[in-house]
Amino acid sequence: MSDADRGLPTLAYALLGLLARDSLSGYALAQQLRDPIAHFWEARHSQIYPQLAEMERRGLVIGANAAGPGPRPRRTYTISAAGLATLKAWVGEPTRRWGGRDELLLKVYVSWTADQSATISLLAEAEAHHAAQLGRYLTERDACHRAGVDRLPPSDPRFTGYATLRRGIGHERGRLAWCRWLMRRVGASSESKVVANRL
Amino acid sequence: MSDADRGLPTLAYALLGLLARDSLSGYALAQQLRDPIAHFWEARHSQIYPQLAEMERRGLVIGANAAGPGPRPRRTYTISAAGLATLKAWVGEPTRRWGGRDELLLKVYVSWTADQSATISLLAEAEAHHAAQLGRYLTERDACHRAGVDRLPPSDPRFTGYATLRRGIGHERGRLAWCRWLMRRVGASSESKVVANRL
DNA sequence: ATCTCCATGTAACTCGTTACATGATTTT
DNA sequence: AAAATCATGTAACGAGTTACATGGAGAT
Repeated sequence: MSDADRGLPTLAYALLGLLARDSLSGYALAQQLRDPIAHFWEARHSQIYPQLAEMERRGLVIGANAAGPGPRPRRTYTISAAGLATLKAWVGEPTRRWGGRDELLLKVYVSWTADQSATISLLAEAEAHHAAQLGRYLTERDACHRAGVDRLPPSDPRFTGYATLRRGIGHERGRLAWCRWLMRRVGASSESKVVANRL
Repeated sequence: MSDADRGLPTLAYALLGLLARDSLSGYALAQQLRDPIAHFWEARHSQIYPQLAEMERRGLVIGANAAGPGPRPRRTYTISAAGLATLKAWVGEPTRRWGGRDELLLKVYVSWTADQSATISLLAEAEAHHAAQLGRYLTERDACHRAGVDRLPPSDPRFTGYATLRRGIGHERGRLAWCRWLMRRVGASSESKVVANRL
């Protein structure tokens, strides 16, 4: 351990978490973290490549080159024993960040300053986004159920993937229900205003 | 508008959103954004003070000094008409970030590499955190109901604050239920293992 | 011919955190 | 006497985004 496990950014654990399941190239890791699968972490390739190099320097991953279709060889990374130990130890450490930044919530908080139409379109956009995401998650969940992933033990990587997927579904459902409740409230108040104007 | 509304970080809208409700000092704004009230945005004072200065330079807020208890005078900021217009316009713009980073979810995704005891303590910590947060939110919601804030129109800042609070409650409840489901699953698998060992 | 995907990397920049710094008033 | 709260600010660093750069393979 000595030096390898101090001061790692959370991104490093996300990469180790994916590499613990399967050896992947930087490109493949970037694909996984572009639009996060089961709603947990995202990163761009420009952040991932230097981080992988740093992790290799620390002995947490091992890179191996192979001829690739691009101008540079493809580098496939494999997690080391030290990397796996670092990852395992991290799970037990206290969680520092519990979210705390949500652009949609901030917009709604501020929406009293805007027109009803702007608020409605904001909520409609959010509803469409969450409905689409929920649809993708449900498809994935059904595939998990058909494959019996939900009955696997928690020591199986497929089960923990299923667990985070379930939270993703709960999250999208909760946001959808809230968007719809708010739309009803915002719509209802403008309707009653219209009714009042008719009188 | 000219120059004032281009390239503002989300933090600026969070600050404008609070200042649109009431004139506040940088310190008071930092208090509000330390541990976010209704779960939407957080920031430290070292980020807030320079951002307020930049916003004043752009004419979005107006600062006024008054004698304070510290070595420097207290500076109270008021939103300008330009600031309010900028805030209002922002609500209608498409939302760029939908979250995407969640340390607890990442830890659970990775927890198959760790001991059951580490996973259990991780989930217990999360459960305690979310239960405490939910308690605070429910207290606040009850106060809102007693004050009739839930029956206010969506053009009232107190109503939009209540709306984000409701989402906060839904969020905490959803996470709590999920933590408990996962704890049962993790606990159950270790129990069945014990039973299997007894046979 | 142009576009997208594969596959890597760097440079410049913005955003966010931790730590340093000052000093009066109030609480323990 | 020590600590916390009020109240502001800066410096150094770390994390994250956008844009630049290269070039082959396959699709439209």
